[in-house]
This record gives sequence, C-alpha cells and structure tokens, in this order.
Amino acid sequence: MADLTDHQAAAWTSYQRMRVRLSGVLGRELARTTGLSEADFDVLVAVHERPDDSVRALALRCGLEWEKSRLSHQLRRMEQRGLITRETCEEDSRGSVVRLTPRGRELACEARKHYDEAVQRYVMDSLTPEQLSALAEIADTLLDRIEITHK
Amino acid sequence: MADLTDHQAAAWTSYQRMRVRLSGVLGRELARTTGLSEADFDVLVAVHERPDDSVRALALRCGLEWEKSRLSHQLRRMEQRGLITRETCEEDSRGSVVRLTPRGRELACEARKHYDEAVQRYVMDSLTPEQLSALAEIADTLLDRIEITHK
DNA sequence: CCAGGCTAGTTGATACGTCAACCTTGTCGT
DNA sequence: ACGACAAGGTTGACGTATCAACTAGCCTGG
Repeated sequence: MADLTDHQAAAWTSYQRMRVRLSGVLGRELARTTGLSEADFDVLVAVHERPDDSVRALALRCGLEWEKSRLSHQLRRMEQRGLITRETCEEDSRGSVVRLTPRGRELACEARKHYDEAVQRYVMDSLTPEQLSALAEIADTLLDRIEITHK
Repeated sequence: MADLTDHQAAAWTSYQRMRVRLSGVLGRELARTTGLSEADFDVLVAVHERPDDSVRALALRCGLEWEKSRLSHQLRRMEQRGLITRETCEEDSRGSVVRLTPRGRELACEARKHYDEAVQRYVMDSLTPEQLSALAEIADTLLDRIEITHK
C-alpha cells in the first residue's frame, strides 16, 4: 500500500481543518444564541420534526444514528434542564417516549433559525452551486463506501 | 434571510453524515489497531514530526490549534500511560517541553501507517482526482471564510 | 405455557473538551 | 528597579461520548 501523495495529504489536512473549524463556529454560535449544545440541538430538532413533538426513543436513536447509552445520558440531562419529558411507551413497556416541553419547543425553533442562518453565512454564501453539488456528491460517495466496507 | 433550499439542506445533511461516519470509522480503526484515540494520535504525530521527537508545549498547541487546557489534560493522560514525558523548558521556565518515550515513538509510527492506510481505503480509493481537488478547494474556501468573519 | 434468547433502555466507569479560576514567570513602561 | 500586566501551564467542574454490564419486558420454539 503506497503512501498518500503530497496532494492527497494536503487535501486531507484541509478537510480536517475545515471540519474542526466549522463545527467550532457553528457550535459556539448555538451556545451563544441559545445556550444549547449541538447534541441538544440535534435532539430537539429531531423530536420537533415529529407529529405532536414526541417520538419513541428507539426511533430517535435510529434517526440520529446514536448509541443507545449516548441517547440515554443526553435525554437524562435534557430532562433535568426541562427541555423534554420521558414517559413509558404504551405499546411496549420496555420503551420510552420523548416529548418536548414548551420551553423545548421554543428553543428548537429559535435554534433552528440561528443555526440555518449560520450555515447560510459560513457555508452557502461562500460556495458556488457547483461546489455545493460537488460536496454533496463526494459525501454521498464516501457514505456509500463506508456503508459497503462496513457491512 | 431566506431559508436554505432543499438542495442546500440535502447537501448539508450529506456532509454532516459523512463527517460523523468518517471520523467514526477512522477512530475505531485507530483504537482497534493501536489502542490510541484520535487525540493521542494527533499529539504523537505532531511531536514525532519534530527533530528529537520533542517540542515546546506552546508550539504543539499552535500546531494543533488546541485550547491550552485541552493540551494540558491530554498530556497528563498520555504521560500517565507512558507515551510522553514533560520537562520544564530551558529558555522560559514557565513553559514545558514534550518528548516521546520509546513506546510513544513506536506507536506513532505504527498508528501513522494504519491511519494513512485507512484514509487511503475509505477516502482516496473512492474519489476521483477531480473530486479530491474539489474537496480541497471547498475546504480552503470555507477556512478562509471562517478566518475572515472571525477576525 | 415457559425457558431461552432477544431487545429497549439505564447505569457506571473512563476518556475527552471547554470554561473559568488560578499560579508562576517573563516583560515593559516609567 | 519595580509594579502592573501578559503569557505558559495547571487545575477543577461540568457536559459529552463510548464501552461494558445490567435490568426488565417481549417473543418464540418445543
């Protein structure tokens, strides 16, 4: 197996730096404007997308592609801060149903607004339509690749 | 400020999924083959690139673009595991100098090999040269953008 | 129907990251 | 020369991520 070429290594470095910086600024933007972490945000948005602002924990877990213990810890903290509630599930009493509190709903909307605006500002405003399409295509290609070699 | 278009939102989602999956597989690859975390790896490689396998903590911090407390915590853990040592700096007794232990050096080389091979396998093998160049250009564009709006 | 295994979720331990407070040492203006 | 301030690092507290072990409810073959 040959080493990476200089060109490849440079591209990889740029990607890594971009990745770190980007989640840095987006995360700080969220924290500053709403006091939420990205994990909080992901959960709130995912739940808010469901009818009734409530969803089975299992479905949430699959949608987010999170470890079950990660979700469990995160939900515990969010419940303590009054963003969500947890009830035991009707159909399967092993399961639990997550529901947004009014405060959770409010923050979800607020955060979504700020977040999208930041993505617009930091990403969409800088890339040409061709670049954006190229990025999507690259991402989907790599996702397929990972999927395949890991199944 | 207009909402993101469907196309933009889809591209962003793909990027996010790719980002998460990719660091997931690369991280697990490192852990499996060498027992190192990505943080360990970044430090070991950065130090190993220096003459004498040693470097001023400050320089390391700048190179990695890490918070100072992050580096401090990380170095403490790595010192405990026998990967590095810390001595007080000659020229400036506030500072400290990080040095690889033999074991640290060995792991740095081993890990570098596995990591590059994984990048090759998961990324380079799937992308056309055009896609790779496009990715690098996108990353550099966004890095500039973040740099500018944040200075 | 019931024993084994499977599944949903929780818990505890440990590692990682960030923030703010702190300590020590250098530096610079006066 | 000295006092204030800045810089390099450490520490503690807290939130976050992962792994492994566990609990409890469901389901299926015999």
